[in-house]
Amino acid sequence: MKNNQNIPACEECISAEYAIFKDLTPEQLDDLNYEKVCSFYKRGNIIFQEGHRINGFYCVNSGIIKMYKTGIDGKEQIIRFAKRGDIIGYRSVLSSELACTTARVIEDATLCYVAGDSLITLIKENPAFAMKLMQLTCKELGEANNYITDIAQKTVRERLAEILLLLKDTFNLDENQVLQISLTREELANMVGTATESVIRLLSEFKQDQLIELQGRKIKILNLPGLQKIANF
Amino acid sequence: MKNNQNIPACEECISAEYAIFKDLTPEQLDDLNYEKVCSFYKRGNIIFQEGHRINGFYCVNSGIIKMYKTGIDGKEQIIRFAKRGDIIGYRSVLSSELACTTARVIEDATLCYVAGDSLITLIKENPAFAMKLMQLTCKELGEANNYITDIAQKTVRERLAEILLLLKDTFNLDENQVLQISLTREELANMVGTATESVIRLLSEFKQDQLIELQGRKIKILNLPGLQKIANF
DNA sequence: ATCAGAAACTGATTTTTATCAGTTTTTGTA
DNA sequence: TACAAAAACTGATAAAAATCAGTTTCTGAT
Repeated sequence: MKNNQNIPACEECISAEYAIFKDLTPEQLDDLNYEKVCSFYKRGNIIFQEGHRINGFYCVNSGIIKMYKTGIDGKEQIIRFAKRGDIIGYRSVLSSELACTTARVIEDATLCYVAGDSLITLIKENPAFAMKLMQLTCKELGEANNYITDIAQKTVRERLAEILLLLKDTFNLDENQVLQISLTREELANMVGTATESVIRLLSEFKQDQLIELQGRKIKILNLPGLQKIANF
Repeated sequence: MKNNQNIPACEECISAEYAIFKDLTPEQLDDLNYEKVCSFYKRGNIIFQEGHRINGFYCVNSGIIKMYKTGIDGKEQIIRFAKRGDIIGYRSVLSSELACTTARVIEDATLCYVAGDSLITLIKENPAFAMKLMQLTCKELGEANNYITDIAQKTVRERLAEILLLLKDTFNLDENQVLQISLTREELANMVGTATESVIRLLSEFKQDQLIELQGRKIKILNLPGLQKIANF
């Protein structure tokens, strides 16, 4: 982890999808730019860990982070990913609880750290920002509820198809229809909530059925409607 | 559903566990008291339905509400319960999305309805209230994440034991160690995310193992540590 | 370029859980 | 209180998924 090299401006991030900072005044934005600490993290680095205290939040400038909880026998359950424009760790700051997930880099990343006090101040001083943040939390909560229903009611096969579609929506396909994120079979299993071997077998089946094509960790989507049908959408 | 009989004062609710309205000024509280519409709902009544627009939120004054999503083949997935002092439906107001769950009364209830505009106004005018609401959302989000990990990694047996413990914590036991909430086996199955028959069989096993005692829908907890051990806590 | 360790894969087997088809019991209502 | 409907229960069976025990392939570090 290296600090403060090529500090990206918050304004750059504003254009990102979840424009959480769009409603800040120029002064508030200046403060944020001045106060934040930017760091570079390599693949495998841990940004924060389940059960630890976090005193601020992180804004992802580039790279991909996986957020997971550690369950039985240390098996990871991946809750979500964070990419450019996403913020992580804010939940702990707001609820004053210990972090309930671990954040680990899966693609080299640059993150800006902002102390929790600044977040609280912004919420108090800028109702529009507070609303945005609340909407973000509510959105995540809605997604979590969907996830619960899916895991509880769908088969592993359906869930794997659904996860592939989710990855497509989150990280897009390149010009060759290949998923723009590289995950191990184990990581896929930790998203779906199943055994690694099951993911391997099901991916082979999907390949057999001409739904996808596999080259190592590259997954090429051949038949999107077919996957949607399996996922029960 | 009957309206406006014996309108309970918001002040009464303030003493409830999640004192979400504690930070309101006397004037704001007066406004809320004046504006709210109170209704009585019988068991089975639906307060709002998945996919419908909600223009306000509800505060539970008494009774118990189950919040569920409808999944495959109409199978319910119970996400959470709401009881005295809890608020429901606020998520949709904040995120301007359609309701993602259905709210149905399982014990006769009195709820106060407050228009969404009032909620937005309160958030904008009272930062302390905004913080409280945000903390509530974050807390729910943390619980949802735990739920995801449990469903994905634990066996049905472990999950059922855990749900019994959760019900104990939420609704308490009476003087005879009996769970103070009455659910059908199907509703238990819809919380655990399994088939009704599986719940029936596992409850019998728990009974056999002297962990619980069953009398119709009454569940008496005999061996709390035993259940905790099974739940993997 | 080599090599060790990690990841991916395969087949056999066991365990868990769902499903189906019925019977019995309970419950709420007329 | 009787009765129909709903819920609870039971046993048999099928399906889904996990586990185990390997082999093969890939990958990153030296």
